[in-house]
Amino acid sequence: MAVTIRDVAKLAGTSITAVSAALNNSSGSTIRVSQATRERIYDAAAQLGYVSNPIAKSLATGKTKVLGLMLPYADAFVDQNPFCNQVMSGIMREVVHRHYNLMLYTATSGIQKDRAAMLVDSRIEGLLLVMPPEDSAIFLKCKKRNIPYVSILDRPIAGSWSVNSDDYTGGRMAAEHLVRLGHKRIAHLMGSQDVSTSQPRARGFRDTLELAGIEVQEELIVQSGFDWRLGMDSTQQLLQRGLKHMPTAIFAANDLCAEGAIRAIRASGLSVPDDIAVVGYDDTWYATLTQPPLTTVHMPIEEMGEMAARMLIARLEGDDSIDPQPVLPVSLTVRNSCGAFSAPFVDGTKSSPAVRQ
Amino acid sequence: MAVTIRDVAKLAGTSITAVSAALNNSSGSTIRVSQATRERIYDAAAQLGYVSNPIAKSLATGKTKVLGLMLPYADAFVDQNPFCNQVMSGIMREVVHRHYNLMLYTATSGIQKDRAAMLVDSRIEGLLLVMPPEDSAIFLKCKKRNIPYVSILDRPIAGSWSVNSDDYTGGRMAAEHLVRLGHKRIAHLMGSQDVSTSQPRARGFRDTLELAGIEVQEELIVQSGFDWRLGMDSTQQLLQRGLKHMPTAIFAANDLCAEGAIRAIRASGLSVPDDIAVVGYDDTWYATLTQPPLTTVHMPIEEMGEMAARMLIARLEGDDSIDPQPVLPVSLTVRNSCGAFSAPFVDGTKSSPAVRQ
DNA sequence: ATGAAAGCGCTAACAG
DNA sequence: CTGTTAGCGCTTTCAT
Repeated sequence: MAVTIRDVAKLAGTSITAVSAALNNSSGSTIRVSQATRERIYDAAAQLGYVSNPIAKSLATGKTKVLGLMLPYADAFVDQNPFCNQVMSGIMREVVHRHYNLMLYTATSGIQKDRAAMLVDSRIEGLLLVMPPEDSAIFLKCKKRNIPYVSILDRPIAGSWSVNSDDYTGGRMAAEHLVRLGHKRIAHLMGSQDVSTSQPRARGFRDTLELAGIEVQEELIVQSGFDWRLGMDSTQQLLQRGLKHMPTAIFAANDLCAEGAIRAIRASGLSVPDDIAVVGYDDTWYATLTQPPLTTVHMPIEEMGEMAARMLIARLEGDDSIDPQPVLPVSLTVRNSCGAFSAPFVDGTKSSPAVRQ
Repeated sequence: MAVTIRDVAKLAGTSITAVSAALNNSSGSTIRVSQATRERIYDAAAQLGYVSNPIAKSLATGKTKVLGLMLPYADAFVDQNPFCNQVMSGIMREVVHRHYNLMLYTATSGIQKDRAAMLVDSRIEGLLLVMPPEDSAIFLKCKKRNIPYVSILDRPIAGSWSVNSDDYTGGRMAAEHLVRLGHKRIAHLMGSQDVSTSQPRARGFRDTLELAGIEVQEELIVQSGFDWRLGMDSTQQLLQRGLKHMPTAIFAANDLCAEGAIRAIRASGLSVPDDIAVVGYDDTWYATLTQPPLTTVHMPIEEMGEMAARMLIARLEGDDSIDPQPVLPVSLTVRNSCGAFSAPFVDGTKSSPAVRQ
């Protein structure tokens, strides 16, 4: 049916070995084929419209040049969060660049266990995990099958490879910005507990308030989530506490959550940023679309995807010189959801680390 | 290294043939293995932790159970348009359900030609194309390599398989809604010319106005795009024409474009829907987040992805009973961007097809 | 019901 | 520089 290496060899009048060698010339200091033969082989291949069969190649070499990508959660999160697209973009860019391919999987938390087995098959050389749940069966499978993986946004565990951004500093930056603007009653809508980033961000937030001599009010640190409805609900509850106990600023779990906060604030007749300032997290494209445009902690999302892919590939190709747990820097993107005014921070510096350069 | 069918056979004291047969029992009317042998084989396999090697299987059978998914354009579109996530979700759902796998590709318009060759390799049995550009090199490759494909949102070409939604009716519904609300000067921000849906939607729009006895004003039908900035720019230009020539309603290319329109309208001190009504297209999750929430033509995006996957798989498995060019129905999701009021349509019916049931 | 043997298309020693 | 040969792990006739 399809034209094989054998057909080419026959037409070119050589052995299949020569054809294989010639067609994989890239691999080659050992110039195994003479110029003349090589040319005949190229001609024959072109004439026959030969294309190499990667399956056969994989079986012979044990390499597939395919990476797996495991997206988190069920559909809703992936569907409605710009974050996933952006990591995917970064990953794709690197993967294409390095001539690898991507196999896509989504973990629906329920069937995860069962699918883990199917998933980690010999077709992939390595796995990219986006926000993996802590207990994922995947990890064991990978260990057992000896498939290397690197995760994006994961608890840094000894011996595992993961790329994260500096969540602690992110939390600090958000809080600092707000403190510097004179806010004293600052709320934090925390992300889901099962996502690794939630805790360090909250710690950064807390530490900053303490450093600024502002008492941390526990009732202003609430469990929320990465969805705008959750952000809206949490904020509504915050607002029901009466003017005296209401926050004057909110640090939301992410941009979507911030959107919800803004909505709730608006709905209760208050204004952003005049009555309540709002800071988001992620700086996805969505942050430019809120009204007002969102001041938010910028996470280098695409870069993180790119780096994860790069790390995985490096590892597959035996490069040991790479940092297994890079932490990418974040910064603060200031838009209009906190007002423009900026005062010196408590530590005497004129501007926040983000702005300091 | 890895445990193979041979190891299992040895442990179970049978031939590899028996193991293969037992482990693929599903394939089976021909009960090739006795209950006793079968059990020994299962035990041995479990004990050894045997997992089948899909690569070897593929080489032997010529089937891979892998589908390719080709996303449109370069990064920006895919990144920032909820549409892609939603098709992907639908596709994923069906693919997982049917025990297939997905290989991901993105067409960066530039390198498309070159990559086409790499891409359509024997690892995939079929290809899913989302909004393929008309001249894509992919098509030829697929033809030549005899790889079946089905595209989503594509010009229905004789002999090709594609799933579309009823763009013409979509355009009609949008226009009808606006006409019914009493609008006479209705603008249409058209989608990109290179996307197949733009023309039929515009035709539906035009026809409806004519049917309603409203003269189509060409200067109100402008080239825009699927990006909110394009929507904003186009709208701004529309608004600069002075009150007399300004539209009282706008039918945007998609939800994002509508977002841009709303922004431009707001920026010029006018209100949506009081001064200008806006209708979007797609009904992505984003449509609930505009302010006001967007009245928009609902396209069954996930279903389209699901159906495309289903069609492709059916075709691969030799099912010829499927419609190669299904057109999925659209409907109108009425939210607040056009006002609530609804009058009888010119044809005397009380409500639009969408509402009629 | 079972097993031997011949591939699937390619790579990689190894020997010329 | 070139060709022969033996697999990679699995499926699949075809005998038994």
